[in-house]
Amino acid sequence: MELVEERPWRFRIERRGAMRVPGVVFASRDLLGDAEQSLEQVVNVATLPGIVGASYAMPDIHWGYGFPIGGVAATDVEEGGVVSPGGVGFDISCGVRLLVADTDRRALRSALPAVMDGLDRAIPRGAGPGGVWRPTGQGQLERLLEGGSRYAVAEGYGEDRDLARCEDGGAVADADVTQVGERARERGIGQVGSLGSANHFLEVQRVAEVYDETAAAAFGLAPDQVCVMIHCGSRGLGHQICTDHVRAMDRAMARYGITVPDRQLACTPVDSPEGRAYLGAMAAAANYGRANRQFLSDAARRVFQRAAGARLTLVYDVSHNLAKIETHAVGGARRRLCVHRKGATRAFPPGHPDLPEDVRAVGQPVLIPGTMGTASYVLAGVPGGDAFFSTCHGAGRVWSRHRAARTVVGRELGARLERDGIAVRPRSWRGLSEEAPEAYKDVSAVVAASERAGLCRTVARLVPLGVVKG
DNA sequence: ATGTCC
Repeated sequence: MELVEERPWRFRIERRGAMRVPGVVFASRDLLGDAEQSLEQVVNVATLPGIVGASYAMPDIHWGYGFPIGGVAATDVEEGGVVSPGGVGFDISCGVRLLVADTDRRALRSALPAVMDGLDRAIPRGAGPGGVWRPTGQGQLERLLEGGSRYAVAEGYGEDRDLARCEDGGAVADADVTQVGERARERGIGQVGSLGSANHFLEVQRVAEVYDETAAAAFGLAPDQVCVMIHCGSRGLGHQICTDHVRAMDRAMARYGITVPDRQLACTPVDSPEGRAYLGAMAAAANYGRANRQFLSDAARRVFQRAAGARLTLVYDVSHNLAKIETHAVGGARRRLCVHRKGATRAFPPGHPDLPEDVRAVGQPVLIPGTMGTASYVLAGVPGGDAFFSTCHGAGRVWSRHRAARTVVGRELGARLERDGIAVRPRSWRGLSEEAPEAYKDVSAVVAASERAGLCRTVARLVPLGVVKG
């Protein structure tokens, strides 16, 4: 793959063949390493009908289903632009929520083991069913799919202020529960309020370093303050919705005269029955993911209150797997675009009207989950943010799960983390080994590349004190 | 990511 270095941290893949736009990759050659397969996916995405600007890739790009993870693609709705479930991924609305405690590391030290034991009991995780919320009446799942975090708060699992600090106020509009299949509902009903497995986690962290005091203060972050980060998605419900709608689009594509270089890029126009059906179901899954994080926040709050007498306040909740209809400037005109972000985080600039008033002046909080034993980051959106105001989403996997499990012994990793002062509460040792830090890129390098590429700025680094994993 | 293959 020929990459032309336009400027440091920004590479271009020139248009050729069926590409409608060029590819743009924000990274260094070091970070890209052996990314040949995922760069081929960047090229494939550039062929989608209606795509505008470029097929973008973030510094944490790696191979995914159809689209690369770390990919951003926007299509023009009025110009026949398509929506593709592969551009969102199987874990619809996977995202991150950060809460801050009214205590610092010193004050929490003696209570930390009790907090971790409490979280160990209170946080459902791992594959399969189990969640903190159980429906007790008719139509509750439907109301949750329409209301997201708002529904959870209305049911008593949070406070109104939480909603002001959620992307979209806690719920995506236009969820269409009639497009959520029976099987998706069956899988979803028993998993509300659960982490799931793989790289999903709940961590107790501390603010290790503040890089931007103004933004950190606006977000409510101070050095050594204790935080809780929750990284999870829409579990089996989102997975089933993706499966169902990929199949429907794969069948329907030919009727719209659409051909794609990879069947995993199945898509139809946004403005088509299949496109609207997917977006309606996707919005429902997005709300499920948000409600999921809201219910888990409530569970964590109860543990912190009981075990440490500490209160948790929401900083922000943002997804990194979603397609959204947004208005952006394209070639000097305002256009309605379907922006696919898959393993990429929305990063609205300072002053954006959709941001909560109390953080608007400094830009959107962007939450980047790192890997166990390393660090996570809080970033902020910047003016003129490229790629439709998007940035990275995490470290980015470099070893397969299989290779990680083969190379790393879970118990040894657990002991290593404990020696480094990180309390670990895994559900399985195998699961822990698959998520070993060495299986990922260096999250600090990914964040630095994103900042230098002009996509965001770094606000604070968080390091783990305790890890709860599936 | 995922009742890690209907």
